[in-house]
Amino acid sequence: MATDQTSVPQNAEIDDARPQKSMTIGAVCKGLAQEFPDISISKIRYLEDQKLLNPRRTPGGYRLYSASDVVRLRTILRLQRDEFLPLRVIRQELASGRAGDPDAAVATDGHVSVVDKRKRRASVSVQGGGALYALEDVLEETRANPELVKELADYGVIKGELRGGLHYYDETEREIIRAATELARYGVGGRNLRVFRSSADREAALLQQILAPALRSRNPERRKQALEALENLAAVASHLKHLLLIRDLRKIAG
Amino acid sequence: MATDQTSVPQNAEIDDARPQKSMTIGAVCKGLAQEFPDISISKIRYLEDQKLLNPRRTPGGYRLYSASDVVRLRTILRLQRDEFLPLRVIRQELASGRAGDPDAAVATDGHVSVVDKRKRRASVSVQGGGALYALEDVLEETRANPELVKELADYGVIKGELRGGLHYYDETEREIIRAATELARYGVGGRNLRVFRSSADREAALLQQILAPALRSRNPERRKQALEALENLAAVASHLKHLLLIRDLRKIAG
DNA sequence: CGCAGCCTCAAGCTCAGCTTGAAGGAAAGA
DNA sequence: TCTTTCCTTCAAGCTGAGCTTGAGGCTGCG
Repeated sequence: MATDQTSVPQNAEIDDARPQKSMTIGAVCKGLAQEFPDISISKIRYLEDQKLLNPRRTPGGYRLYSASDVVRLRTILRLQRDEFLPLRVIRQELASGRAGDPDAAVATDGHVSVVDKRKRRASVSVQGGGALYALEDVLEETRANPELVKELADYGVIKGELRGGLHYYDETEREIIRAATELARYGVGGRNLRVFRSSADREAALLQQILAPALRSRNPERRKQALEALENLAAVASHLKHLLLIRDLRKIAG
Repeated sequence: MATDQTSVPQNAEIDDARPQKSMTIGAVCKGLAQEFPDISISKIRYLEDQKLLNPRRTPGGYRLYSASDVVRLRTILRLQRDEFLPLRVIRQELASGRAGDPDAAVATDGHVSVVDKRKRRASVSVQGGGALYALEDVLEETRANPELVKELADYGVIKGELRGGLHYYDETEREIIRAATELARYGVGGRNLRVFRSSADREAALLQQILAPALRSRNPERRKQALEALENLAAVASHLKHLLLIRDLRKIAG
């Protein structure tokens, strides 16, 4: 986590990812058969049916798995085999971004991008990385609907950074887009997200107010402590919000 | 739970009012029903059948559970509920002596954040179990300031359930209190939490609106699916909120 | 004695997590 | 173009885990 993004290793990843070789379900299955002997095509399809995967499709309807799809699948299988988690729980771990997969890339067949391991942590840290992604890359990776992204921008949920006439997004914004895409699948439209945005704004203001003195401090030690406190506060606050939401939803659920 | 686990009674909740040497299966069942609402006599017998328990017997064949049998049973139930372990694995864990008390991680006073020690999974489910805890137990376990709890109640952040003149709280509310306590350490007072509460309310309303038709459905299958969707939506929505907060805080942090 | 509480054993039930099969379209090579 | 192989959906079925239920009977205690 402390390892800060020192500029350029990103470039290699981005350029490399260009050709985006995606695989059919059969190829994915073969590739994983080493590590997971009881994998099967039908099982992979079943996982998709259970909303754990969502690969692209060819015009003809064939599933096409990107590298990150495969990483996700591997994570699922590991959680199932090693942690004994039921699919229902795995789905939530993934949805909530918690499936960090700390020691990935162990597999002998390689192919696991370093960035994939970083992104979860990075997205969740206040002291964020500076890596930027072009809109087109973000769209490709998140498979988000461009219109949704436009909506998000319109409503101020994401902003991007303007550089040379193009919008660039950092990891957090990319993850926001990903989450919004997921919500959209359930029928939560972009404009609904204003609700989320405004409450986040209010909470940020609250935390800022509390830590303002320390953050403005010219003493670097003090500032560092304040930043850490901010991280911690953010985490706890988010947890609290989640709990509150759950409580409300329970009432709804009956 | 208590930080100083020397030779104190195992659990202050229930069985320390019961100095008895051993209990019958019915008594054990009743005693655990608070923490584990879905316990049953037949289930306890089933666990024995599966070689997870092995209580003494009376000459007439009645099962007699010692205090340590009850502890063991509680451990089993916790591993099942919170860690999602299958019985086969629980049996091995127990056999290999690794029956550990999960709350041992509390350690050094003060520096462990709620988020760090919160059980990575477990218990933040919309369709939660109905276990209830008396205020006094909650205070003991969370080490929360009673005034803070009162404030939380005043501001509608928690409500509790009134039973026989006493307030009882479920797990979610207990965790809310825990999180609020953590925030209080940073100077976030109870009344500030109204901000969180109101946004949670709005979001819950949003999700309800979206799923209302399915939730009202008389088709149980459809209702079940809606509940599942609600779980997932909650997870994704919370993740999204976290991301939004992080993004805002980054700006603040500079 | 009476009656609640417990016993065993067998059968059954539900649900997760797949598998199988039928009917057919898509992609790739000869 | 034709053939083969791979892929698609959908419905039905299977297997094992984790209990529940019921029948028939014994235990323990006031």
